[in-house]
Amino acid sequence: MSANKPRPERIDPQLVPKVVVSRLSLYLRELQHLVRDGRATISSSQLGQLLGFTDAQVRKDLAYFGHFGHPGIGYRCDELITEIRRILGTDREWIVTMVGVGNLGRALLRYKGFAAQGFRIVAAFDADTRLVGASIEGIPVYALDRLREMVRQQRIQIGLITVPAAGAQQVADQLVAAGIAGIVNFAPVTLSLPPQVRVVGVDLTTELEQIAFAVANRAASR
Amino acid sequence: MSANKPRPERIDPQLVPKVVVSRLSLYLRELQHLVRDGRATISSSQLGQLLGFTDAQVRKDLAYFGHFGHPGIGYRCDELITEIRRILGTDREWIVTMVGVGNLGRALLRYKGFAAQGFRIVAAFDADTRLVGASIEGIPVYALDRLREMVRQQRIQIGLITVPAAGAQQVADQLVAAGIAGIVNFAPVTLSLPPQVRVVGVDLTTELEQIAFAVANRAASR
DNA sequence: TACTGTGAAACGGTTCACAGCC
DNA sequence: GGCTGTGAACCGTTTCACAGTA
Repeated sequence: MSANKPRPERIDPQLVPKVVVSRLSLYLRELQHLVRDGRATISSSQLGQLLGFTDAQVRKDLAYFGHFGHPGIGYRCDELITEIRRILGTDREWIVTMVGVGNLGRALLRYKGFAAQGFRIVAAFDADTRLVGASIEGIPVYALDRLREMVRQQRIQIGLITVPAAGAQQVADQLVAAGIAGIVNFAPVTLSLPPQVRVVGVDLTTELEQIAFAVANRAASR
Repeated sequence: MSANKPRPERIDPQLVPKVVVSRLSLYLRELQHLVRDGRATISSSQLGQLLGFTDAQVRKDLAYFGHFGHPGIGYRCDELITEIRRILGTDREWIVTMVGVGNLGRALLRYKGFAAQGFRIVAAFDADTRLVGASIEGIPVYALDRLREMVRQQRIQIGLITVPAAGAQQVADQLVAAGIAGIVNFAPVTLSLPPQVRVVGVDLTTELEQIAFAVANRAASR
């Protein structure tokens, strides 16, 4: 904030490694815990220790985006939270929709953590006509043919796909056609999408398989 | 299978990059789709195209574990599925438990995809006494103080943590004390655990933040 | 011909080590 | 003294390019 400190040289965010951005999320999460515990500042080595990273890694990651630290002191938690939220873009609200209101969809709608981080789910969609017209945790459920209309009207930017695997690609295509910019896909399929649409996939079976491999081949390595 | 083909040189699985193992899961998933569609063989470049990887990457990944391809032909889908399942350790059954039977926990218990890949959830635990004694999708819910007993009795190897953030570390400690070998953590905290226990974390907010950053900084790059 | 398996080269992310600053 | 920011060295992964094989 001080006027005599050089403003961060704006580096093209395109060339920040993806893995750095994912660690930023972890730093943010940890810092929020720390603040809740009354902590005012933290050094790169302490923050790294909490997350299993080296001190240099923490400093390098943050240095992609600016000079946030204070030599001799470390990082001020609240200050760094503000900066990371600005970097991630979660200092403003994101309008989100969900397609597929089955078990998983309903569970996620009930989760309060999204709203706390700036993600507001404003509408849900389902192919099952028995669910249409209902409201879950205050979020209305619409028929799929109203997707485009609602995305435009409500300026929805991000879509969550929580339908079964067989329907996921079609839903993704509809979301893209409606003008969505990013997708989080919970269906166990790889989506084929135009490059301007950002996707991350979350597959719980895949995660379990990673654990299975690690356990099956464990030898108490780090 | 043929006797004149050199058996895979057993490479220490410890030194296979983690990212290779995660791609193995994706290959497996895609191959299972392909077989369902009646496909018998696939080349590394075709498989790579489906997943957004290069052909060389597919071949290198698989070559860590053996010689599974057939020059001039490609990979036989069913054969490769068998091999990858053997590598991941999912050719046998894994006994799994879940701690935390809230919305997310219940949604995951109802999901049939785990069983299909060899993960059998045999018991669930919750601190809420109103849930204890109930049965969800045929899976009994126990009080937490019976965790150790059940883990040993049923030879449970993997634990899913689906409790709120505040209780996750304590649950993790209990799982470790009970003798579990691997954990999938859905709570938005970083767990501190002894190195012989394998952990993967799944944080939905973190995934949304990745999308937010990518969308906020998009420039139609890949 | 069509494709795999693999050394070697290229690339990119991580760690080191230290100058600079509070 | 304690800690950040960063160029340089290091190291691991990806890509290239081609020999080998059915």
